Amino acid sequence: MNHLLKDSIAKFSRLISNAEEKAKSYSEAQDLTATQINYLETIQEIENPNITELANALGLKKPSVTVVIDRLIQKGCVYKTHSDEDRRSSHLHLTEIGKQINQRHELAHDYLVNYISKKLDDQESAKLNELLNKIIS
Amino acid sequence: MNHLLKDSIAKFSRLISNAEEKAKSYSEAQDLTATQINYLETIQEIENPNITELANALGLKKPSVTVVIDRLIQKGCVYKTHSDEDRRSSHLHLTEIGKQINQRHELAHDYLVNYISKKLDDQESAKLNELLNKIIS
DNA sequence: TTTTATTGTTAGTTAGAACTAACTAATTAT
DNA sequence: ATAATTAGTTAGTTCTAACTAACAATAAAA
Repeated sequence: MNHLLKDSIAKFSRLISNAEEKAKSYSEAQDLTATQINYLETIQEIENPNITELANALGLKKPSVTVVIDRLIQKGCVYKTHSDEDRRSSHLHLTEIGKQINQRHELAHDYLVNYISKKLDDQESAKLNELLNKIIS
Repeated sequence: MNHLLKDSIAKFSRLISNAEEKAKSYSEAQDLTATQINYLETIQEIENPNITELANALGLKKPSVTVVIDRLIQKGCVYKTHSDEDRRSSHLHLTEIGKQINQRHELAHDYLVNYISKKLDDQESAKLNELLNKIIS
């Protein structure tokens, strides 16, 4: 029983990663590396950090982060605002382009939901939703 | 309804990627880069390719692949065997270490199944399995 | 107020991984 | 038999992204 579930989970997670792979093409069109995309995701996740916070979150040294952020600013994905509390420091924000690139997970999930609703009827989708919620909770 | 499903899928796929993240620590212990792991996965996927086939599968040029494979041989993850049909060519194989590293997806799925079976009872797991199978089919 | 610590940058180094060009050895076609 | 093609390698270049060391500007502690 359990290894049947493992098998379907393996296949399902491959389905998800394929969807993400497909959605990634958009970011590639913007000529971003995997590293740069990871920076964008982290900035969104920890909500407008300064360089120090971002470096800590990524487990990297500050000078490394400074340089990559310069690149992302140059590419129009990120901008800085001066901090009110500390004049040495600035907060990092995503531009609209940066946000759009980050939405690729969302695109992937749209695609998945679409795919699933072709395979399952309404009642089954509702049941799946219920089970997933129970798992996540 | 559908955007509820999207939301639970988003969370579920985050659960999966966290599990994979966790399992990745093993490969990191072996000091492998993301690129190198990707090579190992592709070698397994297309079953003992030669350099040319691997380069095509990865969408890279042959000299690039030669160099990375040298690295992986040096690290004890890959070995070559001479081809019987063509004496210029050799097939790439994973060593036991290489195979183990590739099993990190499997580790992640073990972890997930374990996690899920704590959250769902047997009947619910069976239902989930059924629904996932319907989706995958 | 003077010292110490912190934020972020610049400069310089290193490693990984891609590329092209040029090559050898083996195979296939003429 | 000779020419053309193919498999793989070597050498050399480029880019990204990590690192350390050293610094200026600001803030916090003594």
